[in-house]
Amino acid sequence: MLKAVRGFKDLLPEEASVWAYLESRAREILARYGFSEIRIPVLERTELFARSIGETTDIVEKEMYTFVDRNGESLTLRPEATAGVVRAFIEHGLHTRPKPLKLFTIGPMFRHERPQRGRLRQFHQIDVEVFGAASPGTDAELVALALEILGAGGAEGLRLEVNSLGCPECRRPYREKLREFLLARRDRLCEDCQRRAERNPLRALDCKKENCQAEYREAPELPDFLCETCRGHYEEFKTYLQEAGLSFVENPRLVRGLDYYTRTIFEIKAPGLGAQDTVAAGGRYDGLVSALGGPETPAVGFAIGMERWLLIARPPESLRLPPELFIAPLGDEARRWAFQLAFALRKKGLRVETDYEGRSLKALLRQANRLSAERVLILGEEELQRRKVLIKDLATGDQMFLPFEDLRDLVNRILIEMRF
RNA sequence: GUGACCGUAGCUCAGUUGGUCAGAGCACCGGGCUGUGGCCCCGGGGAUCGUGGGUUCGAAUCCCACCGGUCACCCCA
Repeated sequence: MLKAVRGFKDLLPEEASVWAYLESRAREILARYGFSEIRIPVLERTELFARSIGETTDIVEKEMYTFVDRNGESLTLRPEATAGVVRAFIEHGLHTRPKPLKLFTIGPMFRHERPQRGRLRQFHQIDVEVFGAASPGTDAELVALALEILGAGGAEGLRLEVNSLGCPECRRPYREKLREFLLARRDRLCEDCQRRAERNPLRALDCKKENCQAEYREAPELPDFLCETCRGHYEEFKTYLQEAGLSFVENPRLVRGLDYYTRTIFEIKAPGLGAQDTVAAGGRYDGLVSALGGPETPAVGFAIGMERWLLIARPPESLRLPPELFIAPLGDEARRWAFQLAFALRKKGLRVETDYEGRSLKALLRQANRLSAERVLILGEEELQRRKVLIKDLATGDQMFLPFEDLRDLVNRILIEMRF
């Protein structure tokens, strides 16, 4: 059997309707917060991701869907959205627009990882970015926005973790200190951490191995190394959150897998999702726009993982409205009437279903019942001849005749009957 | 990418120590009610038992490989 490729999945109607519901809630809130949608390609030059996410990150080193195009250039299915949005921002001179510029985009991302619940190779994100706002108020506002969106889907018990990565100036000395610290006890660390000590010391702190964590109890922590400006930014950020009553946990070990972050970073986790419990995450990336060739522009953003949000969301029971009327035609002529009636009534705004398969009345009623139709219009040879159709209320079982002159008249009478 | 567990109708599962083992419930279609649903009763369609090899007189049942899922690691949304 032909199956969807590994890590790629179909969304069947039940799930797709929840998806659409969540997405519309998100759009509604984003609009209230002043965000505009931007739609960008899922494919970019590989170089864009290598330069923005970082050459030595796992994403770039081993998780990208990269291929060589017919003309020889290396292209990659986007593993995240920020790089593309920043590219578009620069390419179209969006820095000339009134600032801050608030954008969001929703779509698929691709990462070649081993699939698991809440982790697909094609997954979807709601990606939110603000350009041209350097102050911590915006950082806090984005956190509030993320929490509000997730909450609107019915998510509960979310845990907000925050940290500051500082700026390149204060991070560099810290990085060195940490590297020294790690190398000093190298032989007691796990293999991964030994490797991290050289290449990416910050990530070691995030190690889940107990032994390593025990070693790191004494490790230098970034917040202690922040320069005055960064510390001020971080403190102000936290004050905004506190004053808004948004509870959070400071996690000095929190780091992110992408190199471009500066200062504020945060993650929103949902208990009960297992190892993949980060539903939303983001942070500030003040250096990225200029690093990619644009004008010096501070920026902050975050992304919500749709699939993970779906796992914790509690959408309303009935997202799909049942038909108001089911037309049950018996015979060829009746079916032609049914077609026209359905057409006209739908145009008038009624949710109408019918069936052309020539099934028995019994089968048609069963179908109407299954669809939870409110009423059934029984349209048989007799009814047509006597110019009297039968309209039945499926909930009560009551039925009555509806006399009519012609098709137009019948449409009107049904409308009057249904609207009352 | 590493490890563990798992893979029987659309769905949830049963299938003893390899030998009527290809089944059940739900869903779907139809009949009982030749033009009246939801309950009930009856019947029907639907499975190369994930795929491909191998062992065997004989495999869903044992072995191997591959594919896929789940969980953990890695990492991350």
